[in-house]
Amino acid sequence: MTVSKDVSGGVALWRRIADAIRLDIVGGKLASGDRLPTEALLAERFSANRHTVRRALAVLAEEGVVGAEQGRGTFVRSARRLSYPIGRRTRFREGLRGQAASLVSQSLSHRIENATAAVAAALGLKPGAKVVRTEGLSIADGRPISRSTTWLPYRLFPDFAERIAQLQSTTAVFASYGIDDYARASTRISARHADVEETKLLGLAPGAILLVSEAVDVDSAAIPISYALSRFPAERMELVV
Amino acid sequence: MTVSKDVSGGVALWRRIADAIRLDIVGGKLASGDRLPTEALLAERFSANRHTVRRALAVLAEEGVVGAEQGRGTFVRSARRLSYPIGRRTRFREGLRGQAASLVSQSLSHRIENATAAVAAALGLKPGAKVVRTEGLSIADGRPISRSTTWLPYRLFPDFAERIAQLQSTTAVFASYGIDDYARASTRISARHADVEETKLLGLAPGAILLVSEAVDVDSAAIPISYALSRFPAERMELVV
DNA sequence: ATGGATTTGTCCGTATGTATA
DNA sequence: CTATACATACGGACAAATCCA
Repeated sequence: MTVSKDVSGGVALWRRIADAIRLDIVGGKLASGDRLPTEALLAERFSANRHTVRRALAVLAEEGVVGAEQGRGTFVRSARRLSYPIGRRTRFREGLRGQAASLVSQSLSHRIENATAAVAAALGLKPGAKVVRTEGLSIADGRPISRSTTWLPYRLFPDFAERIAQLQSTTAVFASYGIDDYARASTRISARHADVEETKLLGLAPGAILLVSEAVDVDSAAIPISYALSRFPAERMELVV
Repeated sequence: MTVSKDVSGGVALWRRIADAIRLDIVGGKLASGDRLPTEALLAERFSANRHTVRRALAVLAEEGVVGAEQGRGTFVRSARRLSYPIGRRTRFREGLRGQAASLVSQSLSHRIENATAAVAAALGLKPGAKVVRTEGLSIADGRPISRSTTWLPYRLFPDFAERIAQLQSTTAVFASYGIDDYARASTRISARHADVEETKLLGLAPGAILLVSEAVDVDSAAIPISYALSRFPAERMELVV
């Protein structure tokens, strides 16, 4: 929980303070129900004015991470990050089972398109080959935790989009096509700021950080069956290999 | 390369524009030597004033990512991201071999300390047990790519710090202790903003994004031998599982 | 039940940074 | 280069709610 004000670098002090406090909460240093230090103490710790600290706390309150109570103090409301295990047999819903009471996957939209060079390379297709593209959003206990775009070979899964909207689970849809098992071939992980659409859909404060995963799944014969670009809010999820 | 200005959210427009352009460069959309669109075109694309775009370009030039040439245009200078492969047999130097001409690992400092609860849990020790802690920095082709903190059981590696300063390679130091093979037991990946010390050591612009990896390595008998907390600038590195 | 200390909430004003024109 | 509008950050003062001796 340390921040210096001397260099702004285009990121406002109140935002850096909010990020630092949020990190202590989602990282587990501050547990749910804990009382935060007083505004005066935080101001001293961050070498900032109390008003600046108050703005940071207001942002965190807006996110539902903390809640202030007049005369009593400011308290931690939300829980720590969810962990998404990534390995050879990676299953989104299985991996998060037990970490959240509810896990809802929405299918936002879908279309048939021609594979770009990147998508074709990932799926082992010729550039321009027909692919199904679906946009999805996953929500755990009411908090959005993943925004994903998935491409699949049209030849293998012509009506994937219709089925995923019904079944929610990718694993279940693959099973409906007769694919009883599949494996993760590769996962590429990077990080960046959320754009405006992601900020809105994931319910994030502008400027939030996303973990970005590019994953290719293959069937038991090592044929690529899906290429997924998933974006996880770093403040709500961590990836465990 | 899209940014909207309607909501600032504590991150200045010039910084968001700089981040967006840098993302296109390190993500491979713009290759080394490519010419960027003119300042006027960029200003139009980002719905910003040309002065604001110029400030973003000035920051990128300072980082060495682009270079402006009077009357000719602005050109991409730096290369794309390095990929660090993570798996059961993860070796930092081997993984990056071929991606950079030079890879230097510095040992910044070291000390003997008592394990915190988190460190003890990771290494399977009793809280308070003696551990060796070393701080390191790795630089590829002159650009810092990793800032790491490593804890090891003092009982097994009493003078690890002295040896790593000599040998640079962790694998080589383990070999010097008679450990001919070791494996990655777990890797936990998250992301956050760089703090002031990291910003300085890694030569980043304030507010830069870090990929954070917490890794535990075990020997052939599955005994934990090291717990490493590594921070990679997201603009220079990606992790591949 | 009361007074005083603590803590958050609201108001005023001032200086500097950001972005546009 | 100037001028303008708005966001950021600081400083002080005081009100309102809570807690405890």
